[in-house]
Amino acid sequence: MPELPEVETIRRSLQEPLEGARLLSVQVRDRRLRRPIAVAALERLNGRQIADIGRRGKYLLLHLVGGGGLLIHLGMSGRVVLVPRDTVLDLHDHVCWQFEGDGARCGVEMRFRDPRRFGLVLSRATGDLGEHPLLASLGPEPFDAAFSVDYLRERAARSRRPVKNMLMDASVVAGLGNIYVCEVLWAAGVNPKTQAGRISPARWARVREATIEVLAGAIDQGGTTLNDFRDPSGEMGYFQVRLQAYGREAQPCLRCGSSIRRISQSGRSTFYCPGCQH
DNA sequence: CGTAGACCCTGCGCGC
DNA sequence: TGCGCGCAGGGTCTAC
Repeated sequence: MPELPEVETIRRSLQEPLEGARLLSVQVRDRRLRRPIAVAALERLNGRQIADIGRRGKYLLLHLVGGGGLLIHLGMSGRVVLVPRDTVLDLHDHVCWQFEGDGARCGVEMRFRDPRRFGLVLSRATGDLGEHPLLASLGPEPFDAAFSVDYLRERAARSRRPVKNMLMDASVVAGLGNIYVCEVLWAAGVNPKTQAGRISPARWARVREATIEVLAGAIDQGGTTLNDFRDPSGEMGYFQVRLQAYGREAQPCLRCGSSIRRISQSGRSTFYCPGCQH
């Protein structure tokens, strides 16, 4: 569910309420995530103050004053929600944090909720979270200058894999997932099956621009709300990104009118327009 | 090395 | 109304 725009939306909405807040206590109700939660290590962060909230690809980084912090990945079904303390627990609220502080802060609770448990909650007591080994192999951020046409050409050189698979590879570019890759390739007018190594520089330029535009547009709108994605304040249906290709099988292409086609690539659905994506 | 496929887990919508 | 099936936006590991 959550790709870069959703994680960025969460980051922005956590920043104001949590920046400067001090962790008070934590409860782990189910430690069985992608990696088992290290409960004692999480508890050891009690009393520490949140410096700011960052993001790298689809990872949320809660940096603590003096180093260390929380690294959260939402997997397919994960969410981070802020609720009033003692709000009735959801069945899949796996971790709950309470905060010290004045006024509203001490009455708020942050929860990690994840039905499918593909998500991740890791903690570090010291050091720069950005140096975490899990982040080491991530490619550049799409909005970073390093995500350039030359870079894309270099990574694609001699590669026979479909451009869609290349863009889904987090070591090529961080934060893109299945939905937004489909949207990017539709916007760029590039066929997802095209071998990466056969794409011209001019078309890479279009892919790069489309990536930035599509993601920026989605962040503006606050991320998709397919299914029941909520932002941390609990609002629902507030954000709704208009998808041009993803999920529109058999519907007319919004650019050329051809029927949107759905195929499977590496086990994941791809939606594209056979009429105008070449 | 690069690539494709299986796998992890629960929930939902659909057709019967 | 109930049930079984296929599918779901994540990453990681293995085998070729």
